[in-house]
Amino acid sequence: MQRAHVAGPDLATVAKLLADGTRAGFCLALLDGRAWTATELARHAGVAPSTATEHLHALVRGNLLAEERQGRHRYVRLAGPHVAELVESLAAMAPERSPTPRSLSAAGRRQALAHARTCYDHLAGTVGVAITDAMIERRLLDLEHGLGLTSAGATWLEDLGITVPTGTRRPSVRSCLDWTERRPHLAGAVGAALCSHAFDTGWITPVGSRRAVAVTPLGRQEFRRHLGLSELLLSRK
Amino acid sequence: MQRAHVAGPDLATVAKLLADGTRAGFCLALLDGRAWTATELARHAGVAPSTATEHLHALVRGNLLAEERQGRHRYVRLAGPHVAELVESLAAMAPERSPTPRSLSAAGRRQALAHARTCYDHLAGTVGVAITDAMIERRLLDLEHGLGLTSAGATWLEDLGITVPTGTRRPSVRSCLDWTERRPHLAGAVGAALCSHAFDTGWITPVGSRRAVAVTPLGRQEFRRHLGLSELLLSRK
DNA sequence: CGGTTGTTTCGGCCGGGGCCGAAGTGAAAC
DNA sequence: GTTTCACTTCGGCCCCGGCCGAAACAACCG
Repeated sequence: MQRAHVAGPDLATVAKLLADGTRAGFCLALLDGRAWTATELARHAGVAPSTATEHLHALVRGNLLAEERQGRHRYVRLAGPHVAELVESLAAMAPERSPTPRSLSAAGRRQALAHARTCYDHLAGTVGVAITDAMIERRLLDLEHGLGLTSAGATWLEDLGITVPTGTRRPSVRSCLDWTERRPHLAGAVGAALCSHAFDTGWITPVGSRRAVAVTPLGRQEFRRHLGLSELLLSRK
Repeated sequence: MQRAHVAGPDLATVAKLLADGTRAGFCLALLDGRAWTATELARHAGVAPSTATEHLHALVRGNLLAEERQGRHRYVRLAGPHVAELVESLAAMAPERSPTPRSLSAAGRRQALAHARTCYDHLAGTVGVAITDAMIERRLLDLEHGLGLTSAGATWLEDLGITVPTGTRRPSVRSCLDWTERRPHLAGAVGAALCSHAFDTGWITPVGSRRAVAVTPLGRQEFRRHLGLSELLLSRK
């Protein structure tokens, strides 16, 4: 089909994988970092299981998803943080699909997501952005030369008992554009470590679909103590 | 067409813009940071001008490209660094299209690109990666907490008379995955400033299509003096 | 004012690919 | 064993969208 007398990477085949509403929906759902089964995804996207199978094949073959079979289940997850970043960059440029949710429950779900949610493996939403802002204000993060962790920030993490895996290729601090807030929040290895720490210590807890999260009373207390976040912001209105 | 009972950003429409070989080719060509006319792009991609027009409309409407009319010419360029980053992330995941160039001239062009080229507004290729490595080794850049500029690095830039625009949302230091080397090189505001300084002072000079660049004798001397890069590496074999 | 050239619009062709339902496979449950 | 349930394969439908060429339009040049 291609005239292709131009060398270079073949963007189109990768982009084509995300150029379909159903496949894009799969990836968006998988941004929660969990592994989903084929049927779950099919139901989520509203297509027949057979259709989902074909899409998943394409995504796995294209190295966007990794699969794992367990018995009669086929679990898929994003192939890695680099895929999450790709999906995020696309999402940041994309227009909102349904600005006015039809049902009341959809509106509520949407509001919960906008307040606090996980974005692959770190925190996003109003709360995620507020945490990032507070860390910058307290000089734990540094914006001067791109987003970076200050030595004060390293100490702060240590005091909280958070250890950040080191020596990997993954940048420890990365800025990720928030869909709902349209402002950057903390991602990368530090963002992931902070998020899993918040889960482990019960500062936050999964809500409903599990992608939305809620800040617990303990969490409110601790976020206030360590970052000076206000109760008002943290309690979901 | 869409069942779309799921809210959220509409990835697919953005991805669809890059999911076509011709449109992807346009964006890849525009990665050189220059503005191209519609006919130039059409010829580059090997399609009829009418076809190019339609593609360009789509890309402009999708906010991937910005256009500027001058007389009977229509110039287009990437809409901004964020688009360049998106294209780069896709390119980093994409397989190589033509691993074995047919003609001798194509092979030569490819080799020139692999050696040194611009990537939107900063330097890439063997030389770009070598510069980044040298800056890390000399502690001008710091990998410990993601890629960051050290204070030594800031001084170094100042001594060279390079001023980096500050106060913008753009990260001053960003890591960009090199297609040919498959290793990260320096991007972001600092990468751009360093690149334009190298052009302005005649360290490097455009070659052929203008996306490939060559290191001048002066450049070899200066890169050696300021970064300890070897003559061997800089002189294209 | 015509002639040239860059760009746009339109009609028509045609292939790719997303969708489903029916039927098949294989693991788990009974 | 049989039943159930998750997943897969296949055939067929249909429409989206990329392509071209012909012709219109617009800017620049004599």
